Amino acid sequence: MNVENRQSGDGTVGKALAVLDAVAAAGRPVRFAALLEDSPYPKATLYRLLQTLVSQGMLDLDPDRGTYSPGLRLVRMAHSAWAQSSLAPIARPHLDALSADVGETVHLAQLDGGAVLYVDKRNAARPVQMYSEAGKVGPAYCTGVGKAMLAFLPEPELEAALARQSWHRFTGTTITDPDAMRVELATIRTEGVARDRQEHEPGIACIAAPVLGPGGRVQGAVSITGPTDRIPAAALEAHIPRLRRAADDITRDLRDWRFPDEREERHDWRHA
Amino acid sequence: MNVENRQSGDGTVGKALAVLDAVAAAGRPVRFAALLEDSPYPKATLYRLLQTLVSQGMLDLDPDRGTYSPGLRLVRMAHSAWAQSSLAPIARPHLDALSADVGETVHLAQLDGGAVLYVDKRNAARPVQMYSEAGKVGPAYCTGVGKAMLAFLPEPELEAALARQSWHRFTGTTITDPDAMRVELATIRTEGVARDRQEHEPGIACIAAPVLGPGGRVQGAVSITGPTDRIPAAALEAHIPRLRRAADDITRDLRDWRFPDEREERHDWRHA
DNA sequence: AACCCGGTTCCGATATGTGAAACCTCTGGA
DNA sequence: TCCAGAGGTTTCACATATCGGAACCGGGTT
Repeated sequence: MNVENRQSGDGTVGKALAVLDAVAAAGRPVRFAALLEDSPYPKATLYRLLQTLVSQGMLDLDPDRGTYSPGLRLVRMAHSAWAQSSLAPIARPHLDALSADVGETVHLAQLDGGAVLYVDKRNAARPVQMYSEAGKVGPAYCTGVGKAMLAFLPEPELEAALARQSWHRFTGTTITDPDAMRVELATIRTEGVARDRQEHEPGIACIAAPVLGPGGRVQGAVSITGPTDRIPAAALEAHIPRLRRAADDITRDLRDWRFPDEREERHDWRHA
Repeated sequence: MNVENRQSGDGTVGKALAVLDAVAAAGRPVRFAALLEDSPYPKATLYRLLQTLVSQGMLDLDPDRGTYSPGLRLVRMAHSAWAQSSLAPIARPHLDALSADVGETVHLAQLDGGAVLYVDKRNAARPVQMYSEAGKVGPAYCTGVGKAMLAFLPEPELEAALARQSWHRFTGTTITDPDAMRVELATIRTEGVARDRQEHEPGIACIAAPVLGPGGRVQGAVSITGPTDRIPAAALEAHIPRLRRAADDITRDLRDWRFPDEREERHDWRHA
């Protein structure tokens, strides 16, 4: 499971970001030694990189325990990232509406180098513990949103994306090879809707529709998800028209919208 | 070596991050020229930095318009940052409960170098939404959460924090100088609750309570906010016990909790 | 055609980052 | 008490990645 051909090795910056990722990926505060363990960099180099990142506020160093964790500056930056990504803020009101209408969990996702990145979410009135959160990533080949987006990818990119799937068999219905997937994608393309028939998690089903941008490019996908024991397949199917409408509404807004024009806004480069 | 003496000038990494911030702060896709305008770096240098950041996935470059915007990798990283910050994930269930009980907007914030960083939020009506609001920053001296945290800061840090407030008079009730603030903070300290009496926005009032960590250190603050025209002051006051309980619950969980132990988890440093 | 402007590339000088190794400073044996 | 080892920090001579002035491109405008 790798990501783009982002060689961690372009420049010092690349290395620093790789370290940052490593800390983030650890999922909990990590010690220097633990990082060194898996790091291709020599002790001193890693140490210096960490120092820099801490001094930059990208990492927090707990001085007592000697552990590193992602810093708050990251959260601040991410807010901007989210707020100005073209898709998420525009889709927001439509997700609210969709969520209110159907009362089930809804997701908004984007494709990020072969994987699915969830960028927004509304919980069902009756919440079920699920693995997804905004900012989380998941597989594309066995999720509704993933397949919805793959289906509308131009051939060369599809090729690349398929090559990066792990094809791990999560459940009995998981599609586990590119050929079967291409068949499935053709169906999705004609229907305009993708279904996850418990392909990722047993007991969890979902329907998803793509959001297309200018030139028919996929920008993302919306989905409605629910536990199979509470929602019979037919009930989920019944939501399809509403789901499609939400996707289309977002698509339309996306086309009409342009960033509010030219406010002269300055940013301080130097911090006292 | 603590507070924000984050010179944009330690190493290439520092510069790169400054550029990243600049793009994020712009709030919309920016052109090379616009960045160059405000940048202390020469054309070629800025160009190279941007190139690196794009190749790293920290920035997106729209090739048609030639504009840069924050990349998805940032969102991914930020999710980890949020998920493993000591405060936010632990506080989450308590915010849910508080929100459900009082039915008003609630906030969770942390102090980030003199400013208030909102890390979670529940809206009065709508269900959970994540990065839409989390990640925003606000002033400390005229918000409930801000004052609640300032009140429990040890003297040297308080000094530093007060020195960084802008003391802009937003409304008639805004406290606009450090001396008056110190008086206010003393009251808050004895009461255990901070009040925002429309000091930031007219028509918006709030009550806030601090979340303390080991050794009495402030870790954050929780607040209940509402429009004065819908919620009379007395009604807000009535929520104080519930608010305090929420803050205390979080404080307790915070003390008891430790990261789930030692799962050997590896991270790919090199991407093919 | 001449000009300008935003963006991209070159290339030598040098500031920067590199990493092996030495050096701390605990902590837990013996 | 002393030793051994692990985890973390600092040093320093060396290589190279970074810097930035200047030249270059391409396409709009006068």
